[in-house]
Amino acid sequence: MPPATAAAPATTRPRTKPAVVRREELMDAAQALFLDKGFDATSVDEIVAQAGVAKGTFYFHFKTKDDVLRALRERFVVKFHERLESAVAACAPDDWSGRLEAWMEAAVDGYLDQFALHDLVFHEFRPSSRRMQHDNPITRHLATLIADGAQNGAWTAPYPRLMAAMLFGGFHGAVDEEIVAPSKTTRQRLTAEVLRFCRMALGLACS
Amino acid sequence: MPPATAAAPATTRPRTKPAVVRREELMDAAQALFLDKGFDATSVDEIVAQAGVAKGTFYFHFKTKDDVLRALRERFVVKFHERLESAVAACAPDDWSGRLEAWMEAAVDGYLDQFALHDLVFHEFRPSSRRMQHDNPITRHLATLIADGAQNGAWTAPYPRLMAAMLFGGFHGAVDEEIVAPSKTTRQRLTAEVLRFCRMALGLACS
Amino acid sequence: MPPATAAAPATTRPRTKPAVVRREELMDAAQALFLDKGFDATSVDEIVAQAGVAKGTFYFHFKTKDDVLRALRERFVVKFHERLESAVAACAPDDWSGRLEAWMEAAVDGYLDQFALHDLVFHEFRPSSRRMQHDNPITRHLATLIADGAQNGAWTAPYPRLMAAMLFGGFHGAVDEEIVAPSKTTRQRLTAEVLRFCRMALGLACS
Amino acid sequence: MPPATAAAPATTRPRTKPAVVRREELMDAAQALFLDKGFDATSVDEIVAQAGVAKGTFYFHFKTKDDVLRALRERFVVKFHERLESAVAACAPDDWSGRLEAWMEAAVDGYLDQFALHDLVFHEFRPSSRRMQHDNPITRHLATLIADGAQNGAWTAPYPRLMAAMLFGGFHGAVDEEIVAPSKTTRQRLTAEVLRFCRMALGLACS
DNA sequence: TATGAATGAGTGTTCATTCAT
DNA sequence: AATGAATGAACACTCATTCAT
Repeated sequence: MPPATAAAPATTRPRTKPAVVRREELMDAAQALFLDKGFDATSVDEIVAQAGVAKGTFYFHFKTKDDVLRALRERFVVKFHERLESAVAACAPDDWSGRLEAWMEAAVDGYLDQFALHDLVFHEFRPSSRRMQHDNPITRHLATLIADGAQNGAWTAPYPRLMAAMLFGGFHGAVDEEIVAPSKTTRQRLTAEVLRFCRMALGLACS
Repeated sequence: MPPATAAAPATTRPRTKPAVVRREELMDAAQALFLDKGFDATSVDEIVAQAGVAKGTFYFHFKTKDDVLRALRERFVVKFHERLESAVAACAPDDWSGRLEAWMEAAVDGYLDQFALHDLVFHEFRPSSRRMQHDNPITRHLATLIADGAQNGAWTAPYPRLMAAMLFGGFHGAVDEEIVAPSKTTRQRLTAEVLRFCRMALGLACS
Repeated sequence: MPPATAAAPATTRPRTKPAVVRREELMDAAQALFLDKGFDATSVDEIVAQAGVAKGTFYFHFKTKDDVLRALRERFVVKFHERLESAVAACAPDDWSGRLEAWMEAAVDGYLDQFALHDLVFHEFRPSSRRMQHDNPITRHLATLIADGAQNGAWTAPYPRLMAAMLFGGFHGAVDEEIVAPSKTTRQRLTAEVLRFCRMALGLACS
Repeated sequence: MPPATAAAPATTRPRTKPAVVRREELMDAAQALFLDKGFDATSVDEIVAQAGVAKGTFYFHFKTKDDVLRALRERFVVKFHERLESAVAACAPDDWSGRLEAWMEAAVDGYLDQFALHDLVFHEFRPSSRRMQHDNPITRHLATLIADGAQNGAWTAPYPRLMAAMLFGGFHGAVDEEIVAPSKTTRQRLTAEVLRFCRMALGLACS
């Protein structure tokens, strides 16, 4: 006689999953397709096909197609930010130079690893990416780091927010340049240059 | 035989204008609408309505809708570049510091004056704006300036192209910051900060 | 053996209400929304939100969305009919003129008070409202009144059913006119005109 | 050698017709389908298939699907009105009784002939048919007729607009009744009853 | 009684582009 | 150079309804 539990189909994969899970699955499907063919070129039909659900399910979990992109962006920013935070947290609280170095190194690495996703969530996203660049945890993090360092005499930065914007722009420009026209330069060398650039701009060295 | 002029009514206001004029009119109409409602949200129908011509006329002058945007972008880049060139040309050929200063000043002014148009032609334009940033006359101009200055001992820049990218990124970041969160700072003060930033990064000052 | 009442927590506010109550609540929610935005423009989602229940609950109490509308219509007709009946019942059984007058007066009042709801349940309801007008308690009531009065020599009406239809149409037209183009006329005056119209049509007066 | 004209395909049915013609064709197709399956149940796809054009062509000539219905309604009203006008115009200008009779007769005939179309354009049309009933040429025509007759002493009607509304309602009710429950009565007999009803209401007879 | 995740058929509408004149 | 009627592929989104708990 089979055990009582065998009477009920053991393999009943529940068709309805916790909302959070389904949502995540849809986001993954969308992200893969967006990266592959671009946001506009991807239809909701394709997303649901990839996720293995019906169309209505998509609209049960997201308001619109844009809504997924927003969710994707938020997820990206949070993860990227965590990466930076833990890198910085590994340094001594008063080693400002080290903290800045850690931030930049993690940022270069992260950006280089994810630039396709970065472009997706920042470029394809309407309301101008400018505003978005301004108030997101990542840039705020850098601004705080600059400000704190300045306050503790680690460097000079009369306008920390502005300095942060310029350093962020510089880092961004460097990595973009590398992506478009990959030099023989190693990633390490690139990071070193970015760091040197930052230190110079902050008046930490005068070579 | 009747006189030739009698055949055609003398008062015929030529319905057909020189191609270049019509083209320019269509570009102006498109630019105005694109700036107002965005590229995607603007239909060719609206463009021709604004320009006062029939639909077919549009496609007589432009291959596709994207084609106008490309034309708009080219026009923008050329004009912006001219602005920079003449600013720089006003300086002594060997006054490298002055030339850089002139470039940056003109760039800040120009960007601040035209950022909406800048965003339109660079942001809405597919093939990633990254590639575009890389090879356009403006950034090439800066790179050349950096390289020449370095070659003449005006400053140090082991990787001029990279330095140019970082300085351009820095300038871009500063102006973007100012656009999003306008400080009490005057435009002059902003320019000064950008310049200080550049000089520091190039090792020209150590304050 | 523990007391029976101890088994169930005494304070359990019953999550489940008597079916009739829930049903009524859902009907009220639906009616409010239908009146506000129209039948088609109202989704079942909105109805359940308004009623504070889950989607499934709606389909537990009603077969389809149309089903609520039908229920609403029945409720309306019953209430309206009651209004007429009691008004007529207040007259002497053989005061035919008075009974007709009472019917019309109550009808004008009732219609004027509820025309929005009337339109909802009669207009938005498929199977042509024509058929519905034909066999509902209200028009049947009037037809009977006409027929009985004729039979008792109160007035002449060779085709009572037809006469009823025409008088009903006349009354309807008058009130509709008043709704669309409200005159300075009081409701009383309107009722008087409708009555005069009916009496004339029935040959009760020759002014 | 074939005649010159044969060189050009003689059968070249011009693919592009005058806008008015195409528009009319689309309206005819739509009307046929709407009458057959109802407005909602008819898709634009079906309309264009029936009309033998592409979908875009539909939207070149009409703003929306509702727009055709509106056009259909306007066409119906105009034609119906013409019918009434010419019937009335055939009577002597001062034969008020005859003119009213002509109007009613033509209305009954017209309505009976077209009630399906009537229902379509008046019932399926949003913004409440009430308002529509109020200001359309047909009811205005009747109101004018009543008013003019009253002014010339042909009958009494202290509130012509209201009387017109009631007579129109009465006529409408009679015909609707006949449609729903066709009696053995001939159309002629029905018309006679409606007329008698009108004359009574106007105080023209006291039988 | 009640829940709420899942379904999926259904459709109006947009719009870049073409082409005969 | 210019017209404007015609095309037709493409898609996001809605929503009534079901059903396993």
